[in-house]
Order: sequence, then structure tokens, then C-alpha cells
Amino acid sequence: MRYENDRPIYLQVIEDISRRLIQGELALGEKLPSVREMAVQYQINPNTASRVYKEMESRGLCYTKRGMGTFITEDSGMIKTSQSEMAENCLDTFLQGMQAIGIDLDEMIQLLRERYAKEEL
Amino acid sequence: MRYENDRPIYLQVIEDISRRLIQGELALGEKLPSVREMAVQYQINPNTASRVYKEMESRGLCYTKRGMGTFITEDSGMIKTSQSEMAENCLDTFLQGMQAIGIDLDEMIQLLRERYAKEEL
Amino acid sequence: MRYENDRPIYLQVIEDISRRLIQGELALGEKLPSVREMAVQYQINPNTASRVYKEMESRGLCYTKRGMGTFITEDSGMIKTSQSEMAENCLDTFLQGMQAIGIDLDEMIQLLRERYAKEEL
Amino acid sequence: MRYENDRPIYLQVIEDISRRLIQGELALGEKLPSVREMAVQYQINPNTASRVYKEMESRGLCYTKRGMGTFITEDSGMIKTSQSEMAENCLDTFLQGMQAIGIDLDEMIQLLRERYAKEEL
DNA sequence: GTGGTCTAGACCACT
DNA sequence: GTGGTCTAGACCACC
Repeated sequence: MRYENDRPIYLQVIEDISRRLIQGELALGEKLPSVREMAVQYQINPNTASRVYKEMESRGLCYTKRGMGTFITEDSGMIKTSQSEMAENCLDTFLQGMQAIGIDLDEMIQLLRERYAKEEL
Repeated sequence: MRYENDRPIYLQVIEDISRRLIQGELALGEKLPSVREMAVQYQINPNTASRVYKEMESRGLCYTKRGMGTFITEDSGMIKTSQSEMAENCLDTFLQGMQAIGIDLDEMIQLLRERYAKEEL
Repeated sequence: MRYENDRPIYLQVIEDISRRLIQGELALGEKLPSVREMAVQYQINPNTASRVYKEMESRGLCYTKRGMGTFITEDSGMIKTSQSEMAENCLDTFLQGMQAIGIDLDEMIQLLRERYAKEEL
Repeated sequence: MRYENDRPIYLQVIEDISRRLIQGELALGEKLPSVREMAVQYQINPNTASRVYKEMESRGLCYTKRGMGTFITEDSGMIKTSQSEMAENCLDTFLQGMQAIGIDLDEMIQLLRERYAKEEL
């Protein structure tokens, strides 16, 4: 996995895990790799891996069983809530950015369609 | 002007100036306030104001006449280019974020419309 | 390292690093000293050291891994490009200056040879 | 006349006058325009024009007759000396810059020839 | 530990 | 008066 330079790696990893969860690659209640394993898999510093879990836990996306490891939450509601929050943030940033450069709603949608088509290639 | 805590002030100021430029509040070739004036107007440190102009200059949005001050570029093409780049970044981040949480194009557009309507209140 | 008074320190440091890079004293992808270390080594303020890296980064000579430090680019092409640009500027200034005082190409070359021989002493 | 952005205007004007002198466009002892006339001719601030004369005078390139105006020196030796100094500076800057990027004498001369040919087109 | 941002205040050359 | 450079020292997020 390649990381963007302008956003924290731990956030990018969380997004990747979220994506995998949504796409069914990971299941509710499934065990996640240990901090050390994750550090290897994602080629990140163990401290960063640790932070990923800490952050996910604080968002209610996973929980820790002492001595057993870290598991994805079994509460599908939490995941939906978390998704909503991410969507909210994403939308805010986007709208604000586009408005700052004078692009109105119709233009945004058009640009979005074009870009989307391009990515799908 | 109030500043958000999670983004550099100098970027927020640049966005504000860009917005004013696009909205025709500032004209091509117009003199911008001096570093010291801007520091007062935007309630920031002169060094931060200086950084705003340096960054804008590197993006081709303005230029400096030695001892005379800083002026908006006379080249409208540069401004359009800069706009396009900002839009590009904005779009990328948005699409990637939304796709990470499994939202497809139609949903994005719907969310966007809702949010837009809400902000317009 | 001693600094000339008539040129910004941060440019002189960049030139020093460039020189060391070209002479093979520094390798592609190698870690550069931290901002604070560099400040000590070059006897400059940490902010000035930071500016050196920022400027080098904008020229594509190095890149930053968050929390890890600053590294020389792995792309040898960027370095050659940067070299070419510097050479171009240098040549332009020189030619323009010499022509302004009415020295033609043959004289330039002769002066250059003499000067070069003198410096080599 | 168009001015470069990275060098003081007053130096560029002095160089222009020197060039005209060398090319015989101006003669020894000839009267130079008044500060105000020069400001108009060169499209510069009167203060800058004033500085041009102050600097040229300090280099012995011209002198002032009270109430009569400013005149080019009649001493051709002074002009040669000034030229030598300029050539010296030019050479130093050039050599230093080129060596900083690892270009040796032969390469310099070759680049110079190429560039010169290109300018002559 | 790393770099990034911000403030504060000084000095300088240029116009 | 203008911007450019430099120092000093602080706080922060990230790894």
C-alpha cells in the first residue's frame, strides 16, 4: 500500500480497514492482526499500528480482549455511525473547498461524474 | 475572520483571498495589502502574512515588485490553472474518502445536494 | 562553514548540500540530518534549516517522511533537472553581465581560463 | 526596458548605461539626463534614479556639476577599472555557481559556446 | 525522535 | 514604506 504524503498514515490505514470491512473482506467480530503483524502487513511503524487500534477503538470500531487480541466490533450500528461521521467530514471539506474556489453545486456534480468515469477506466 | 484549528492559518488566508479574487472582489493586477497591513487585517503575525504571499507567489497567483508591494497576477490563465489544481485535489480526496466507506456516485450526489441545501439556509 | 554576507544563508547551505550530493558524498535516498541536527552542524537557526529542506523539497531534491525525517530523492532525474536549471541561471547571468561590459565570447573564455587556473593554486 | 526580478533595478540600470557607454552610444564627458528625466526614460522611481547616480558616482563613472547636471567621467581609466571590477564579480559568481554543481572548466566553456550561439540567433 | 506551524522581534536592501 | 532574511522560542501532530 502506498501512502499519501499530506495525510496521517494512521488515518489512511483506518480508511483501508474500513473499506475492507464494507466490502466484506472483513467480518463483524473478526480478529484483527496483532499490532506487530499489522506493522509488517502495512509496512508501518509499530507505534503507528498501535495508534490505529487506539483510534479505531475510541470510535467504537473495534475492541480489545485482554490476552486475546483486537476484534472488529459486533455492533453494526457503530460501524454505520462511524461511516456517517466520515461521510460528514468528507462532505464538509469538499463543499468548503469547492466553494472557496467558486464552484457551484451543478459544476461540482459534473466534475464528480467526469472524475468518477475516469477512475473507473 | 475566525480560523479553524485543524488547518494552517496561512492556507485559510490563501483560500479567503482566492475566494475574493474569484468573486471579483479583487481585480487582476491589483495591489494587495502590505505584509504588515495584512497582518493587522487578518489578525496574524507578519511572518505568517509573508508566508501567505510567498506561497501564493509560488502558485503563480501574485508577484512582487521590490520595495513596491505585492500584486495579483495579471495573467488570468494562472488563476484558472490554480483553481483547477485546487479542484482536482479536492475531488480526489473526496472521491477516495467516499469510496473508502462504500458510497457510490449516486449516493454522493444525493448527499451533496442535501448538504448543500442545508448550508444555504 | 563560513557564510558570505551578500547571499541568503539558506541558499548557501542548499548549494553546499547540492555540491556534496553531486560529488557523491551523499547518496540517493539517504537520510539527511534532522532539522535540529543540521542547525547545529551548519550553525544556523532551526527555522533556517527547516527552510533549507522546504526549498529543496520544492525543487524536488528531497522528500519528507512524516515523523521519520528528510531524505534525498531517489530519482536521479530530478537532481539532473535541478542541476540544469542552476546551470542555466548561472550562464544567463554571466553572459548578460559580460556582454553588458562589452566582452565577447573569446575574451570570456580566456578570462575564465585564467581565473580558473588562479583558483586552482 | 524590462527588469529582472531577482536583481536590484538600480544595478540593472547601471549595467544598461555601462553597456551604452561601451557601445559608443554615450561618450566620455557627455551629459546624462536629470534624475527626473531618467526616471521617466527608464520607468523607475525617482529615488531609484537618484541611487543610480549616487552609485555610479561612487564608482567614479560620473560626476556632478552643481546646477549643471551629471556627466560621464572624462577619465577613460576609471571606466576600464569599473569594467574590470564588474568582470571580476561576474567571473567569481559564475565560477562559484558552476563548481557548486560540479561542472568543470571544459564543460563550462562548451555550455558557454552553445548558449552564446543560441542567443545570437 | 521527526518536521510543521506560529509568534515575536530584529535587521537589511530596495523603491 | 516595501518585502526578505534570520534568530529565538513555543506548541503540535505524527511516527
